[in-house]
Amino acid sequence: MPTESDFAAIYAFVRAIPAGRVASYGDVGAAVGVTARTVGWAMSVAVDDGENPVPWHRVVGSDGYLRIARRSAELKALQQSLLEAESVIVAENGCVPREFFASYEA
DNA sequence: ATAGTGACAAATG
DNA sequence: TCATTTGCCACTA
Repeated sequence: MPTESDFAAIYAFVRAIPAGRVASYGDVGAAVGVTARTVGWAMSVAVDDGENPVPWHRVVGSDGYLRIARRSAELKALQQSLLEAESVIVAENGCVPREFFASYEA
């Protein structure tokens, strides 16, 4: 089961995602040794540290869809704004093209 | 303790 | 193509 180390790994990995790129929950999970659901959970509890904020907006579903959308339309708009601020294109249907995925993509 | 749920994903039907 | 099922890990009622 995921421990603090896993969380640290998840956050470290997400922070390592270069601006203008995104990664999927599954990819992040596979990279740090946890499941996709755990990554989603980690993101849900992640908060801005001030010094080392976790760019959770760079984490999307395996298909590039902003899964956050089904939970909160406002959060979806926020994520989209943050992504677009990094030159990441978010389609009107809420999907990010594969070309924006980091190399460890599916 | 059991059941339901969630910012997931891949496999089926 | 859409809907359902299963695996996954942790949380909440």
